[in-house]
Amino acid sequence: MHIHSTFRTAAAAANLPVGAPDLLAAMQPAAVTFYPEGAVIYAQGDQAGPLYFVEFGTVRICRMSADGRRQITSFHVAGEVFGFEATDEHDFYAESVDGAGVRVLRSTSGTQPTGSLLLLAVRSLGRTQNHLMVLGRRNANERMAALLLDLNERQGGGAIVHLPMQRNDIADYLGITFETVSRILRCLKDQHIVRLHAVNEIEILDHEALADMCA
Amino acid sequence: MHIHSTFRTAAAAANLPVGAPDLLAAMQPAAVTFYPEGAVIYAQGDQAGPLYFVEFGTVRICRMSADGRRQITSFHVAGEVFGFEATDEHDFYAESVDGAGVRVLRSTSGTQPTGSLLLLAVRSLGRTQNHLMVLGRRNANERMAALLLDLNERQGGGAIVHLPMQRNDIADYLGITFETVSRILRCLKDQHIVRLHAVNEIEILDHEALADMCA
DNA sequence: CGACCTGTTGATTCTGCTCAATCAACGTGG
DNA sequence: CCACGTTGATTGAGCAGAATCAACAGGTCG
Repeated sequence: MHIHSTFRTAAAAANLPVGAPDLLAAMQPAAVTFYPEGAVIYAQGDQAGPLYFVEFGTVRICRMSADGRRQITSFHVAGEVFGFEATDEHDFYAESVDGAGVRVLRSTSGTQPTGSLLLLAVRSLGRTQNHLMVLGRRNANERMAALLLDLNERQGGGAIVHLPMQRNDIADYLGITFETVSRILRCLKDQHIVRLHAVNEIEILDHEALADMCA
Repeated sequence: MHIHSTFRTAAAAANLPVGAPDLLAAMQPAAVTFYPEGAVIYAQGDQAGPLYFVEFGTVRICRMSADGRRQITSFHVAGEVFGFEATDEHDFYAESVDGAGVRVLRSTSGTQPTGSLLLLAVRSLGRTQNHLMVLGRRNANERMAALLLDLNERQGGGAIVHLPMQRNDIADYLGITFETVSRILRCLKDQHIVRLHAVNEIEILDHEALADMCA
């Protein structure tokens, strides 16, 4: 696997979600477990219960349909919590995208600061609803723009966006094909909106233009 | 407006979500407010806070983008709770679809059974994630099939599905156009999968076939 | 009755998918 | 060191599904 030189740790994350620190303090979380690239954190059908805290790296939450189509519902980076489930079985599965460090938080069935949990759950809901709008009512260009801006914001807003995931993951997150992802990046490049320094390293030249596409 | 003869009340709902009754009991909710067809329950930008409980009728949760495209993130029927927001402003707006009775629940900032709230929020999250899969990885036929089965289940699973919303709402929920909705219903009719008793009254002839489309 | 709204249907266009070839990066083994 | 296979990314050609544009039908309400 690749070890990127610029791992963002939870402590260093500028946009550390409010609530997560309280939760961490209150829950005396377990040690960090390292999941190499592609490793399964929990599988579809596994018993749900504990929540997970991303210490570094990136995690993808996916669902696979019977005929093999995959939808990635979210990516989670350092400082974020995932693992909420409506039933006692995981309807989705979680995998490490690029080598990720994850802490297990104590089972949600005990006495816990449910206030913080509620906050985190509602925030997840908001993100997901947002993404619904992207998948339901935006074309491929706009979807890609939304992802770039999202990643950019989560990475501190600098000019360079690092894509921890590969084209296939981006495609399954945006509900398009990986060929289309490739074409759109080329298109953005030709319009001088981005520059491709490496396959997973993108410089945003025209932030405005991207933002306009998401209006 | 239309007053449908078969209003489903919260008390009569067979699939009343666990957690909501506890919440109702604990929160001494306000009286039922009636919102006629199309009435706004809260607007985008309004201050968020209270939750809402659907007593009868149907509510839609929407977001409008700058260029006028609308995405309906969810419909809520009798017995369901809506109004969760990640920030203190509503990112979405809620409207009555067909004349709905709604109770305001006490503000979430007080001392409350956050356990029940968490359960409801997580359930909303699950539903939304489910819908993500539909919008991201299914074609128009499959989306329609998913909606029909969803409504069918929420209405008790009988042969007749009642569509409280019009074609436009279905389209904006499924991320397609209303013309396509119309065509697909015609297509399902021609395949003897459904029968159209009225414009908003559909009989499911081949439940199996619909289920297969959602596999 | 006419205006209007919702829904249906048809013709055409276009976005994004499918299929396929090519390329670059990387690892392996002779 | 180089030939080979593998994997991920890019690009092209043709096609399909759904959007767009447009016409029309049926019902409701003033």
